[in-house]
Amino acid sequence: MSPKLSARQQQLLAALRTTAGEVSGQDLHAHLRQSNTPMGLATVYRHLRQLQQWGLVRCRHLPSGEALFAPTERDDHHLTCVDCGTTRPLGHCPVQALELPGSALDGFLPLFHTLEFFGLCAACQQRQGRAAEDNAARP
Amino acid sequence: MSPKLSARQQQLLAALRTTAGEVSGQDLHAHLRQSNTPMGLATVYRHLRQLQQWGLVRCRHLPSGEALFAPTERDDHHLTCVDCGTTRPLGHCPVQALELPGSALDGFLPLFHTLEFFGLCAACQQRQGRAAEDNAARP
DNA sequence: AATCAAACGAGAATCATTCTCAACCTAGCC
DNA sequence: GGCTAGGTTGAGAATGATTCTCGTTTGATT
Repeated sequence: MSPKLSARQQQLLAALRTTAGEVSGQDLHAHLRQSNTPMGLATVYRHLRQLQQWGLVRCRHLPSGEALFAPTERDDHHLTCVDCGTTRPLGHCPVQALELPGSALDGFLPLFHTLEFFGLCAACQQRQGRAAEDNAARP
Repeated sequence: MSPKLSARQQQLLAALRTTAGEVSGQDLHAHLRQSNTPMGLATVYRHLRQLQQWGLVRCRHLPSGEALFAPTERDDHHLTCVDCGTTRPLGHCPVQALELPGSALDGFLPLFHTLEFFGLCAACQQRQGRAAEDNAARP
């Protein structure tokens, strides 16, 4: 399916795999720059895009706008607080169990998915609760 | 939970609700600019961010980098081709049925979610198949 | 009407990402 | 070896969506 990876692409993917969690393009570049396989920023982004097209790399965007990359073989998903923006991994993937009806797919070949829950973390719920009380107390 | 919406915020949300599908910030601004409730670009983004924090608006990023906004009450999800980038709505949401174990949530209050499948559309599978054959035929 | 705080918007600033293009490999061939 | 064609690289410039700044406006309250 995906053609053979070039040496550079393998280095990039390897670097991505060794990082715990997700990395931004800039960070990945900084990290590679200090490794024994440095490469230019343009090259990092070029291959990141290519690997995404081949379904080997996924990318998600935080509410802050930051783009984070990770290898797709990690089936990680997240809970993200819409208020404070903290994001935390979800233990295991509940989508594996899901069957997509073939009729819905209509020829589409799924390679991986992203699932993300947005809501309020415990801290922000408390903070908002307090703020609401304060408001009520000051009519 | 979310404080009362200001007039501007209601206009913005209304505009978002009347557009079919999803809109980029720029497009929404352009659209409002020609309506009877024009507003500045800064204001559009300011409130879009605020509404996201209140869980009323969601945003997803296409592989092309474009950011698209939609009201969260629409429970739409998508199939996106990693190769050509076309994106197509999925009939109905298979996540509704999912139960998240409370233990996994640990105080987190989910408001909405995003689910997106990435893979190859029928056309790109064919194109790749042909390319592979071409390669095999030219050793 | 006077005062004050909050909301607005034009334009500047930011910054991740993409583009440009000259230099540089690599493989195949003479 | 020397040569060419084709693809890859990376420094720096360009892009463009989003955010910030800050003087102005609005609107609520007294």
